[in-house]
Amino acid sequence: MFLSLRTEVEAALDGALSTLEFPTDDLGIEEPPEDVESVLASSVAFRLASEAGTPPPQVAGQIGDEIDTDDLRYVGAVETQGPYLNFLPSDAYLAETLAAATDDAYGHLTDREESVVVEHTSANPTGPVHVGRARNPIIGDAVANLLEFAGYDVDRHYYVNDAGRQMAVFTWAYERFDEADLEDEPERDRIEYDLVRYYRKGNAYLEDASEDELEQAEAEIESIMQGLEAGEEAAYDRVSEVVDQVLSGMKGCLARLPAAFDEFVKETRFMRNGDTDDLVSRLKELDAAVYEEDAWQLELDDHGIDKNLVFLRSDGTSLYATRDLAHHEWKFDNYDRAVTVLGEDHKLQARQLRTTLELLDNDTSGLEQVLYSYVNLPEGKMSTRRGTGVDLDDLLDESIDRAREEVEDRLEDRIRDDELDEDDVERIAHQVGIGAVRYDIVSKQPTKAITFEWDRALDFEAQSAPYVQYVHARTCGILEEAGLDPETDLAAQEIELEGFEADLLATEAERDLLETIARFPAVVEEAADDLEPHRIATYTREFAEQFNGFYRECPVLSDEIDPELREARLALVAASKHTIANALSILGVAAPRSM
RNA sequence: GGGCGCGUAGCUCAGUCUGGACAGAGCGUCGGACUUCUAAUCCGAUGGUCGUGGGUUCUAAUCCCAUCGCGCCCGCCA
Repeated sequence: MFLSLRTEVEAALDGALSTLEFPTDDLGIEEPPEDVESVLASSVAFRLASEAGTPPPQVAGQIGDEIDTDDLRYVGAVETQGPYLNFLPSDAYLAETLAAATDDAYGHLTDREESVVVEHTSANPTGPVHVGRARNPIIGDAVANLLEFAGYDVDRHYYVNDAGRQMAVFTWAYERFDEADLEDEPERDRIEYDLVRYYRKGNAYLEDASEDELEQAEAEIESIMQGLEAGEEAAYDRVSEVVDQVLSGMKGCLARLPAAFDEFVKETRFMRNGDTDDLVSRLKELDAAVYEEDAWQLELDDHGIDKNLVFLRSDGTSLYATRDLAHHEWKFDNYDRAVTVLGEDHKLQARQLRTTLELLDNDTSGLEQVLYSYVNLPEGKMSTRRGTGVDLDDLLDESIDRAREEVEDRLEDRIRDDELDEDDVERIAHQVGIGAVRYDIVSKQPTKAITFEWDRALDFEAQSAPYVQYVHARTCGILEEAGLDPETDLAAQEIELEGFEADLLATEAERDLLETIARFPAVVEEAADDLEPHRIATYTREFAEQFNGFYRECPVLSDEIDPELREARLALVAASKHTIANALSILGVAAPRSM
């Protein structure tokens, strides 16, 4: 409804300015500060003052007089406050918002008939997922949810780097060493924790090896890479044995978030189907292509990139970047847009990728990156190879444990007589524990650096997931108490919707809450346009504050409440429930019915 | 050295793209509110040279230039 109101305000303002023969290129529409009653405001009078030869407040008055609110549906009144024009909501605005938001799909935007592939995580299958890259699945999943919510047809892809040198090293190490060669026990009973030990052992061996040993090992590693390049089934099978096992374990970890994928796209796919060879020959034909020091490269200086892009090694094998080019052309063939969630350390590669795709005559306007900065430890970087870092599994376990303690501590103080059993405690511990980790990460701008500290990551205080989740639990509590099912559209239940009279919801708290609910679809649209899920998190916080204000001021089920008002307020609670549940679903944070 | 990003209250962050109404939250500190739809809540107080210096503008945290600090990148790795 906010979007409709904004359109209406734009049209009204445009009309008034035209009538007064003012320019209409900048309407100066903005959202007013919190203590101002209006939904939208305009500061256009500032800009017109010198042209009109009158002070801004008088210009604002003139414009305000030109707008007849009888012609407007959602604007109830136009008021001036000094130089500002304020647009106040009509009863219809509030009533229609309430009606729209009692639908459990509230906030979903209309289908855009546009497909988008969101590639995220794509961590090399070398071992357990650690916290250093945990931002990727959390942001990526939220971006995918957000786009889906905003009406796009979304596929989620994990691009599997199964053809790189790292995997050749891993495969060699897996075949070369036995359990007896390994010093440590697996840190956890899941396959990637078992196998990563071979990878670490292999890397350690290569570091300390004698010249002969090194030569022998390198020959073996090289043969695996050549085998892959030549499309040999045997080489592919050897690598796959490692990749598929490690990946299955990593999937298990990511599923805890939960982050799920429609497809795991292996880069070997683009070697086996000939796309990479084809691409290499096309690259060689480019003006920018040079053959230097036995390797084929692309000079991108003309495009503002100093670093050459090597696309064929001197030994004739392709590189990650080469295969990724084929991968992206495949994406362009199958999707309208391609969004990739990447660590900021891949920024230069992303530029090279885009530029090269353009040189190959691709339209890259649908290619977008979401960049985030890595999570580091106070003592430095996390590394799978060296085994430094905090495993995501451990972070989630710890968070769930702390959440469980919280739930148990609060059990005795509960006023509500809903007798949580052990399953409930466990359910809440998971919802809150995992939700807190996700919310903490998704609510910040991805470009901000994060240094991982346990206490900070596991802070359950306000402005974190439980604060927002609690609001959801409160809405459910009220609806259940009234005999309604929180999960279902209010329209489908035993309640008289015709009773919605917006003027029944007359208190400031009710109107503020309704106005906040009204903004939700606009927040979804803007966040989706800019690929910024953290805006949804900011919104959930604002929403929670508004709801808590309403909760404090406006009893719903009390005996003193008039039945009609009770129904209107119940509708408002249901609208709140759907709004916050849907906002949380975009963030991938669970919405508990009770906690 | 070059390129990119970040710098807002003691701490963690919104706000910056699209300049406007006294710069907002939370944590912390101090003081209050549970016979009431769940107090993981709420109310009040405290706290800010928006890194620094210039510029543009009626108006700058926001735009431009310079500068400092921190991070990332500058592999025939991924």
